Amino acid sequence: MGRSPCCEKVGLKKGPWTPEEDQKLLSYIEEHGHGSWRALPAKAGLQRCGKSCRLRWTNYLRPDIKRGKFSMQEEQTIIQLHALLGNRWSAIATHLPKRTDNEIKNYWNTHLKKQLAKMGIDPVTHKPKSDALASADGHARSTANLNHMAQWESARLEAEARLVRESKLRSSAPPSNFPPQNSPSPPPPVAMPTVASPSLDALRAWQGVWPKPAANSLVSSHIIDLESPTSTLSFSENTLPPRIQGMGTADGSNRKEEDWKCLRRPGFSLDTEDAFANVEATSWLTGSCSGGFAAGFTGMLIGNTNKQNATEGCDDSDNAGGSCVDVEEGEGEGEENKNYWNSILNLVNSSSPSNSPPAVF
DNA sequence: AAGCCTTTCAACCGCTGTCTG
DNA sequence: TCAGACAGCGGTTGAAAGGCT
Repeated sequence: MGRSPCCEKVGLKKGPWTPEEDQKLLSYIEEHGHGSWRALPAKAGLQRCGKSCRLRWTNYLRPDIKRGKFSMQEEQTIIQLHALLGNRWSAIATHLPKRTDNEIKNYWNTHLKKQLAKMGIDPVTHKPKSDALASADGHARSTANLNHMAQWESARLEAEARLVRESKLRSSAPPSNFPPQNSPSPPPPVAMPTVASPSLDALRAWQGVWPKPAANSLVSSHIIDLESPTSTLSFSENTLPPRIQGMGTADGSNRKEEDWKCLRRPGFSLDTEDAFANVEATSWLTGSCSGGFAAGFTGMLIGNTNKQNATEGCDDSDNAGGSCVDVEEGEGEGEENKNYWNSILNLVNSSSPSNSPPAVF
């Protein structure tokens, strides 16, 4: 049947954006919000198609974008999430606030993929290439672990997306959809749980099914300190969907089974749900389906590295000036870099047969 | 200094999923 | 239920910048 193009191709400008175009787009969105992208170019006086405008905004002009060098933590997060999620850049981007999926994708293709390849790790499978033919149980189990993790994460992401939709529906937000109120861009990260947060229960559970971090690795401090590796979802107290509102009580007593249905999917077996119970799912879901698990999940990922101390204090803000150890290849590669990449190797190689997630999918 | 090669990343393309009438 | 409109996603491209000879 043939789909009509998103916009008439004739007469529309393509290629790099000029500062003038940027300014037009910026000022229009600041004043009116983007509204319908299709209609925006005409209203804003731009000879561009709506798609191009959206891309320019989301990947470049959005005010909440962090540009510049990726911190070590960000790199680790990308690598580890890629091992679980594959090329699902937008999903990965949800764990790296202020970074766009395009930027992450580019960084992966231009830096990380090469680094892993040089280390002898297949960037696709995240397995050591030399072991590619090995059919050792360890790898099978390791793969199984990763698959389990990926499925859990997928379920969470879907729940997250659903909550976003719910939130948007419920917040009959002001007509203006200018980013500060109702932005298409990721809202600020959900407030991280406090030390006593139930999400730590999830982390503890995960620690039981994943190689434990070094004794001196302050996993909890990562969870607390890290601003980023969590869902970018953010619900203000008032805009929380009713299902979520009130879920954050310390004992989670008001949570009902319904509360975490959002994470149940047809594909989940009974075992899966039992597994949720086993890991005190009711606790880690207390922080809402959107944030608690994400915090625990990514926190676990981040925590699982012996690069902990070296990266402490290298959070996003600290690293803006590139104060962290740069990951460079070459002869001059320092001990820290070795440790850093070794930690990734260890993660990739790690398998904990007896610690597989209890779920059977 | 000039030419060539490599790397980077903004932007495009085409497909898919979701929404709406 | 269906078809069209739209937004979003991931793969790919190509211009620009940087490095090397």
